[in-house]
Amino acid sequence: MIIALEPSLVQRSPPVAACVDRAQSSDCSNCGARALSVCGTADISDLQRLGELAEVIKLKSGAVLIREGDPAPHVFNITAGSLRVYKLLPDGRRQITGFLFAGDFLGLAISEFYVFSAEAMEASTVCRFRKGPFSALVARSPPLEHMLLHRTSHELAAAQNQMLLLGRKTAIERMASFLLDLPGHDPTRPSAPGHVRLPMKRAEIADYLGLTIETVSRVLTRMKVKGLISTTSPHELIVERPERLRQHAAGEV
Amino acid sequence: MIIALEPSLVQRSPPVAACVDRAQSSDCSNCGARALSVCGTADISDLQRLGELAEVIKLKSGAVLIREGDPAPHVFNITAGSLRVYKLLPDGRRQITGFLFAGDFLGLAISEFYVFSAEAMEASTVCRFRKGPFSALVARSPPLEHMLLHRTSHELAAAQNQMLLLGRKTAIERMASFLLDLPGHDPTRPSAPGHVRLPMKRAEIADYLGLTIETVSRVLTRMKVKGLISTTSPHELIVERPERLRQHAAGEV
DNA sequence: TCGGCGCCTTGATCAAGATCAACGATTCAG
DNA sequence: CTGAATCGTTGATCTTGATCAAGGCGCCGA
Repeated sequence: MIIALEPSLVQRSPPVAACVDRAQSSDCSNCGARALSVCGTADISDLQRLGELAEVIKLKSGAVLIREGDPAPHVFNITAGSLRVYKLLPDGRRQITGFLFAGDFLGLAISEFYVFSAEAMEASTVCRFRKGPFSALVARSPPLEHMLLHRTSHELAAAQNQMLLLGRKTAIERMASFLLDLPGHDPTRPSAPGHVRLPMKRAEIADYLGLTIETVSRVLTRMKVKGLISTTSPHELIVERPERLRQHAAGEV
Repeated sequence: MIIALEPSLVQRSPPVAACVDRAQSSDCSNCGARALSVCGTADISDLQRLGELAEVIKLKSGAVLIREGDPAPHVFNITAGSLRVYKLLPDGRRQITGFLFAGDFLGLAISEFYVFSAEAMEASTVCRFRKGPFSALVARSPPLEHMLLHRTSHELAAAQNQMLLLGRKTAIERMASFLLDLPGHDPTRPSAPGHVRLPMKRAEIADYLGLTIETVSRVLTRMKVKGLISTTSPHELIVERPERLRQHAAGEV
């Protein structure tokens, strides 16, 4: 039941400040626009104000951006790279609650303290906002607030799916669901249907699916034996029987 | 792994319409005010408009309000009673993702189809809104939208806690967390500290915690033996060692 | 009052997945 | 290029919680 501690946790990786590379308020119309594009109503003046509030932070791979329990003065928006969000138990058991990518927001929950931790999975960039000014701006910009509500309710729906997975699915069903949720085909190789890249390690998959690394490995092997998938490397696989995989994910025997 | 089907599921309980008791648009400043009170900014004109949009629906205990997969034309607000929200797998395995009470909203996720089911746990009343007019009103009322975002992000935080519970906690830790999340003392008997009412049956606790009814029963017995709790009836218990229970819930050995 | 049905509890056994252990493969620093 | 560390796979065994089974209790209607 004990999960091996990640190096970043054991050696109390450097506090955020050490990873911060304070840049000038860069032009936020890129990331802001990407964020707002969801609902199609980008308001230029809002974006400029967002830009004025933003502080650009660059994170090395593995850097801890947020530590659960710390005071929570900031809200973040990812502009490049990817983060893992997780919660820990005192003995090191870890549950990864999600993977976030460019455009996603973090830390919206109105609480005085962060209720989860977040680390960069690769070299990443985030925009940091003080909560006060950020919420003031949001309060003045209905489209912004609308976009946040839209995104948050989608995240909630995803969380409910994950609860079903964690509470009621078998190991193979969990893995099948996970594989199908990953971006189906590599954007750099759009001509390779069924090719899936597994950018994360086994420990991360395990902690996301509520399993152990051994079970993750065994399930992948079982899937290969069954002909559901084939692998070219530990981090690259091909879905051979998408339909069968979908059935497993849905819990249909 | 197969969960016994609830009667309501087996006998395809009557569609919502059968349970609907269309009332006049009643005065919504009560429920509306309760909902908005969270952020303290109740706008009377918004509430009146809400009232004009609302359709009051009365549900008998066990009635199905929402069935996953059905077209989703409505948003709901609970005004009395309580609902369970859940997802099913084809073979009947059920994961209850939450219990909702007066003031809570349902069906906000912008999707053409409901992504979960919802049933009344007792005789309940909800206000029903067509999504179109409802979102139009919300778009015109920043405080309303703000309130929804606030609530939704809190629900998301709760969902992340539940993911930790389902993915990484032991049976006793799950039950301890659950007992501590319940309203600590009965409002009708405020003088009874540690008294907890368990309004739901074992099957619902089990499906909420990702366990079986037998395990729920055994864990409660173990807790009694350990002196953590004592029971007066299957649906009423007393927390005898809140501190020890809290340690279990937190996963501290 | 009796009988039946849900609901809860308890016991015996089983199995999925965890744990413990060993070893190859890959990566990366020097 | 080389060696250490990390990562992934596989095997043996164990444990937790699921499954199968039986019986008790309480509630409700006749």
